[in-house]
Amino acid sequence: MRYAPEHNEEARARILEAASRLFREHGVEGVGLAKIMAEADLTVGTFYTHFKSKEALLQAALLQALEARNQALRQALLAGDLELAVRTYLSAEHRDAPGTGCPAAALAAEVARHPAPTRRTFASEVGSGLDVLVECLSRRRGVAVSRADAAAFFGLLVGTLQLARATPDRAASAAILEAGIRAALVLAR
Amino acid sequence: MRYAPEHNEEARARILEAASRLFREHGVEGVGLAKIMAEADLTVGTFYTHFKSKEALLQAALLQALEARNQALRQALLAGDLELAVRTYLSAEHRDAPGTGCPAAALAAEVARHPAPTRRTFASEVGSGLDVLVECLSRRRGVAVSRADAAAFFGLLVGTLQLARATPDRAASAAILEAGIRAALVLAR
DNA sequence: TGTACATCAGTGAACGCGCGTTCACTGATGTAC
DNA sequence: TGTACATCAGTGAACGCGCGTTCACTGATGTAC
Repeated sequence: MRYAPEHNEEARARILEAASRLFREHGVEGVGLAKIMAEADLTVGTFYTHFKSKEALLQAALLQALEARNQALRQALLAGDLELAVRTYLSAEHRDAPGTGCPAAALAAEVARHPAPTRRTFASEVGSGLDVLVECLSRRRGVAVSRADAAAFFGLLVGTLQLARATPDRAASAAILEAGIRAALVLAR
Repeated sequence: MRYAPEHNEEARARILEAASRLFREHGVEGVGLAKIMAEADLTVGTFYTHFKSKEALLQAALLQALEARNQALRQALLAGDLELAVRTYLSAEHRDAPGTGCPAAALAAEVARHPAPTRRTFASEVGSGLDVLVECLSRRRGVAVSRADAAAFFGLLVGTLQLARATPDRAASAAILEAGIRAALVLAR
């Protein structure tokens, strides 16, 4: 059958949304196209109408998820509340919801093993987020801060969240998040 | 054929060594038992003579790799040179050799999705390493530092190394490592 | 001392399964005449 | 206005492949008699 012109885009958006969440929850290798397509209420066969390959889907999903987070970060930070942004990032809620959380924390290690185009998409989009962080850190510290410095600050958040996620003891995990917040505020000083 | 008594242990050690390296290089899901056994100069069939399952192998490999790193860390830090340890961790060499590098940086995100026993093995062994770090940081700062604080410090190293690994631009990647070293030294103050 | 047997790490083919990808086909709608 | 055809997202079965795991079998050595 023939569909309305917006039908195609809507299906694509549903695939992207499902992939973006499932990749973050189970890793790229941990989820198959059949599962993603089923979540998007479609069958596997139609996948290639929308994307060239699983790798292309990953790139699009990373792009979308990171753009969305950068947007949110921009609003939070330009309102000037770095401490709130840090507390939100290192919260129990974020730790327990990787599917809607930071793609870098969920996928950085795996993306590092993917082909260069995928790594470039990832790095470039993370970089956009870092630009916002650069501005905010520079304002707080009163000196110019480099993008690499912002990356190290972000690295603290990413690594701490991962360690909290890998720690099965709830109390220990919560303590790691708290310590991460303290450390981030020290670095932001 | 019947083998010398130490033959069994030697084969097990070879499997463990290959698994430990390949898991860190390609991720747990990224490498199959056939590949691991081939690297250990054995065929797949004999795997289950040595390990109960792939998951059991992962636990043993994590244990061994983390113990080895803790040992090295203990020697470096009890010699008192935290700065050297940080510079070694955030070096281009470590970034480019994940197979022999820090298991936490390579596998933390993936381990977080594995069954509780595996997460417990990981967390407990990372914890042992943190104890060494606690002692060293406490001495440097002149105040008692908690294990969670040490975890946040370690989180900075882990996250920064991952971001450096995911960054395809060599100069940008090197700058991230440098910024990570600076940030770690600020936190250690 | 010589022979029969038990041991057990290792072999290699097979199991069912899910993977990414391909493909011949469907059928409601828009377009051409 | 009515009919024939083109479009193209979606279907569902199939492709070859590698996965983790199982299993009947091998055969050099140690042990028992």
